[in-house]
Amino acid sequence: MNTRYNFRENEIKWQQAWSEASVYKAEENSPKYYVLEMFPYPSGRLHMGHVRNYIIGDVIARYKRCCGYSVLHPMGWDAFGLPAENAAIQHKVHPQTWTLENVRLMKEEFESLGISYDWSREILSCSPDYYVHEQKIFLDFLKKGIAYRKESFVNWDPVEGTVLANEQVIDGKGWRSGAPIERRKLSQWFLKITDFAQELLDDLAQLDHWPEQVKTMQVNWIGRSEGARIQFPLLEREETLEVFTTRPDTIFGAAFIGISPDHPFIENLAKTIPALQTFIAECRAMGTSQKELDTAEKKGFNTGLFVRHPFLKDVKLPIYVANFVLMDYGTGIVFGCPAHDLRDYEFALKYTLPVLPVVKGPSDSPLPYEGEGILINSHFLNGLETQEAKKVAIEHLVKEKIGASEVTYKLRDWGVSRQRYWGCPIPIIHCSHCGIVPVPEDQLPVVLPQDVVFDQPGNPLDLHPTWKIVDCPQCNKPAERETDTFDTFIESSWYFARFCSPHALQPFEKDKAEFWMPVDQYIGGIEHAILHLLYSRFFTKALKACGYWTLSEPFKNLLTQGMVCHETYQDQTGSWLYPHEVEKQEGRFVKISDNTPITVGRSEKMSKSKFNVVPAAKIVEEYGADTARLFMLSDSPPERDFEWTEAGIEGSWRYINKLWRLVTSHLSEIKNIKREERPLQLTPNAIKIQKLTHKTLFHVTQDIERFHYNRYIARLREFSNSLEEFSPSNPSEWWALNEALHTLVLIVSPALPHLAEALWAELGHPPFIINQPWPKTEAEYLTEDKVTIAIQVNGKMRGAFEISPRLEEEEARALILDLPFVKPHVQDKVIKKFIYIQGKIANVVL
RNA sequence: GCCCGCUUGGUGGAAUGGUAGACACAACAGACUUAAAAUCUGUCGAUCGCAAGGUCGUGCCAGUUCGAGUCUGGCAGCGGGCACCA
Repeated sequence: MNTRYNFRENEIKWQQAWSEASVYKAEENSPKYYVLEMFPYPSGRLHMGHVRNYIIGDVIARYKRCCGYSVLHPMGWDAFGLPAENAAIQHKVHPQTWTLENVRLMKEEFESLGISYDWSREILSCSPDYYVHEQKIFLDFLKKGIAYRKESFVNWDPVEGTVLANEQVIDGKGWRSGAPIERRKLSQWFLKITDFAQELLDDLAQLDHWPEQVKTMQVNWIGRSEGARIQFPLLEREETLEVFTTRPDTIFGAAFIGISPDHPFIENLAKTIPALQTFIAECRAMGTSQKELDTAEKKGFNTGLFVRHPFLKDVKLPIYVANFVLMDYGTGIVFGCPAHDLRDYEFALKYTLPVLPVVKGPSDSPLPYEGEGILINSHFLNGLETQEAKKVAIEHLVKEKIGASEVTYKLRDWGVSRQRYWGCPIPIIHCSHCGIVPVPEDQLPVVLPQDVVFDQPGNPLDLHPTWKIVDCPQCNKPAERETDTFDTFIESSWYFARFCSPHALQPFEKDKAEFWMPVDQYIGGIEHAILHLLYSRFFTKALKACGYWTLSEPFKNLLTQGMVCHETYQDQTGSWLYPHEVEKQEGRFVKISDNTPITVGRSEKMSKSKFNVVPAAKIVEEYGADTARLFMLSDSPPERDFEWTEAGIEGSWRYINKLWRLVTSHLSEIKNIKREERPLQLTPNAIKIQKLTHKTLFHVTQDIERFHYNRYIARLREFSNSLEEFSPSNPSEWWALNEALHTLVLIVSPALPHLAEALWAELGHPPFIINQPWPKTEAEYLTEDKVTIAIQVNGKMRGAFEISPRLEEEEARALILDLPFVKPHVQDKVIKKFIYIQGKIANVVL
């Protein structure tokens, strides 16, 4: 008998055996269970941050397989994206070469972890086999009116002559050039997610197995608000300005009109006012991110124009261009009511505009008062409450034909054009005669050209000498291809459907997709709570609208797992260092190569950019896949952040060996015991072990189903600790131990598949344990005769007491009041209340 | 700035409103060993006490309750997202 478990030999042996037997191949049998972890961007090598995501999914996939489900558990690569282009610029390597090499390395590492993927369904999103379908879907969206073109702003780096991602804009400057970034308008493709806003909002109610916080974030993001559209006629002009407001009740407190610098009215007006042009330029001299816009100083420009108040013919309001008014929300024009809106209030102070209170709140509420109350100074609204006043105000607007109630959403349409090479080409041809012409479906895919260079700024597709030159499919005259590519969020918005029929000639086969979908359990980082999940929900609905399927929600259950964190290290030059380049000496961290001191930064999300990653390959090499898996599961619950420590992994390795010894040391005694032949008489010790076995099984099953994996592992440890202490002395006790050990091996298998497989073989069974049914809990072994309950006096713990969990209050009361640690506190005082919860607690209230 | 979370020993964490600290990690002490590794045993929130035992303790301040880590309100610190990172 080996006292050390040989993981190297075992893990490879079983991985090969599983692969040869194709045990993870998904077959379309009911009942089905679709487990999906968010597919990774192939950034290089797998680190422990990735691993956590996949192990969490693998445990549930393996468990459900044992429970008799036909499990679909696929994996693929979200392979388009910016880092490949950055690598191309930095290391002079083609994005495709770089990406495919990363995929190769990461796949090897996946395989070494023993995850139960059906690799026959692998998806590579940068392959034309995949993106051809995306181009087809886009053309269908175009037909259906879901895709359209409009102008919008991008981050423009004037030095590089390139569009930058928000990530590449640091403190308003280009990350490479350092030049101040400006917002520039481009004509781009959009998807009409706003048409689905109400459906996206309403259907959240169906998602009762999604975390509340994720649903709340999506509700806020969609941002439905009910309000009114109100027309303000311009003085001395024939035009009117249309305003959206959620507070039509405060209309009589209006002090000014605020209009977005990007509004066509203003752009038009600026043609004759140079100072306004300067102001607009100032507003655009920053990036496009919401944070930047929100935190910028609030500024206005007085146009000198006025509108008339809609209800008060002799009141005129000045029109300001205001940098905080967004063109994308409402109508791009607001009316300012300084007394009841903080931003308007600050604006009014700055430009000395009147502040007229129109809502009376609680007596001491200072201005601005944003809450509800009774209307004052408001003519026909006086005396009404806020909600009623809104209704009455809208009635008046409608009656006078100068406005109406309206619902708006914060959600904006999804801009999908990117001025980049490494993405899916947009299948469109621009013809000077025919305009925008879709590429005919029989000419798909539009394939990315390979021969591109990255030695000049701008989009390599745009600079390519021949690729974009084509004949117009309609008039055959020379035309040009669209050189923008798709946002990479598109690939991840439908890949879950592709996995259902990954080799289909259409995007997916309807019957297969409808068999497997929705994903029963989706698992990924909380950082995707809004964008990726909302886009996927939208795609599902848009595909439904185009007749692809009848599904309306893609993910039934969602688990958002926390991040794996690690300290960051920087040497004296400020360069980031990998954890393995650093060593602790006499309480201080130094660089191993030259012993110079290291600055230790706070622990944060493992990320390649800060080098604070622990490569999965290193851990698997040193300790084996099962140890890595165990450690990822044992310490933190999946939803929480996880702190990687080298010390913890050692403890997991010790436990793997402990399990190995626990089972293998008893082999000779138990090899002839038949599990199904339960002895007629069990000794009290045998009954104890039997009860413990079933209790453990019960809790472990519940813990796995609820994703309480850390408790699952803790239960396993408690169970094996008890089994270690147990020394059987007669056949019934050996029988009980044999049953316990078999159960133990079966219930560790979702977490530690290699070890479980090895132990199953040691116990004399043929492969594979991973195909064995999950053991059943028998209720008769779960009841207890005696439990320890807590005894309190006036809510304060005074002791514990062993009692039958079914004892009635009257009997219990007599026993408890007589206890030595209760009596002195009670003495002859009057007992006001006696609280007794069977099997739980008693509280004597004096 | 806006939206969403999180905060419990030296550390990770456990606890259907009912004995706070399960299960581990680290540390310390000991056993085995020529020695080391491995393994095993014990101690391990703070504080008072010779002891029995007492008092305090779940970021901070209030509240609800017989009873609050758990529910409610407020505050602080940290993290995630903010539409072109994925």
